[in-house]
Amino acid sequence: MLKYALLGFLNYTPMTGYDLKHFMDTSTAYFWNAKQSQVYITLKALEAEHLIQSVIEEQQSRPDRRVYSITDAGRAALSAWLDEPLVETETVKSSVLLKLFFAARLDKEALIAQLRVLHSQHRRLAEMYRAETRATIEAIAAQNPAMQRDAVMWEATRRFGEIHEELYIRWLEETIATFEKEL
Amino acid sequence: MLKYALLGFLNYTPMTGYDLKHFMDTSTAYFWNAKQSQVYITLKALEAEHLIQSVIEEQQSRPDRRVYSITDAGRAALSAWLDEPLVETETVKSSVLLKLFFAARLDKEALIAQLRVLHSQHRRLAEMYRAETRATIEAIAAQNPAMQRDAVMWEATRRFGEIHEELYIRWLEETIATFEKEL
DNA sequence: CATCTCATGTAACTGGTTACATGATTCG
DNA sequence: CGAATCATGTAACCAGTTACATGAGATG
Repeated sequence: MLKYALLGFLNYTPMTGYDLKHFMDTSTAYFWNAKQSQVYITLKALEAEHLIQSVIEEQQSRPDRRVYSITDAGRAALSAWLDEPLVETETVKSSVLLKLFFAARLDKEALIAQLRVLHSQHRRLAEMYRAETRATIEAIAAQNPAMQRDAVMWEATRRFGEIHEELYIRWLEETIATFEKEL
Repeated sequence: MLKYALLGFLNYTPMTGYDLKHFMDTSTAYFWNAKQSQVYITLKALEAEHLIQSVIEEQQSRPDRRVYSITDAGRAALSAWLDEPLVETETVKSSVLLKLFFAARLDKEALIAQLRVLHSQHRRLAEMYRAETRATIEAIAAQNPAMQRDAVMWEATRRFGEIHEELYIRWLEETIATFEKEL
């Protein structure tokens, strides 16, 4: 599926694997992310399928850039994927919840302290994503009037991330309160 | 990490790979699940590490059952894992959000229709999990007074699942409303 | 009479992670 | 002056999915 994420981004504009990783980190990271190495591997596979193509841009005082762009076949593949009906393949793997599930024998105060650490981490993360991601979307939309419709989509997914973080923070507060009373 | 999930379950009571899959489906599925085939593969690996051991129970008119139980080494490994600090390794891969992100060129009515399908699916799922999972937790806790503390943990994670589904449903409603106005 | 449940497993494949290797420039 | 940024990539490994194979008994 990372393939489609990369095709989707390259459908906006040609860019490098490094750029793609950065775009993902600041936009789809809430619901889709990949390691830098995996991005390069997948780009190679996409090029082998002729869905994208690359040119090397030489740079002085910086490593050369391999700039990828989507091909007609790539646009067709992206389009075909978009036309398939939405099917929920939500994969959530939360080691925090898994550990908590089996954490009965741990000490009350240690548990609560750990949850407080998570709480502050999530508050920082939520704020960072909410501010920066939103700003990125608005900046791009303001510069490209043709992308109004895209911006509505981005905003819908960004909003999901925002309320998901809010939920996480609320759940942590609720859980800390419960543990304080019931353990 | 599936290894620790299986060790955690087997720490309660010996059971088969089939049972383990069923337990996961009705308890940790919100935040951790695995395919039946992967459960068998991981059990085999755990046995090779001597963290669990198995005996075959012969049955007539049903396939034989391979019943796994945790070893002392397994309990030690589980304990060591629980003692490590909580670190967020949340991996979310939502193909729905990914597709939506790139869905600008799709038809307004088609998009909304798809979101409505998701809405009814999530409402059914939320209700199913909320009722059945809760009942399972309460039934086990009622039968085993020694598991009160475990039940508090299970309830905390179950609650996460419940409010996560509520969030998803609310987000779908919000997004449908936005699309109706803005597309 | 068909589908679901119980019950286990393997083979081939796909996707993803970790660790390694390189190295100049810019920013605090 | 150390860390971050820009920039690409491979090798080994680990985790997970799909498809296949088998088959009796219970349920609707």
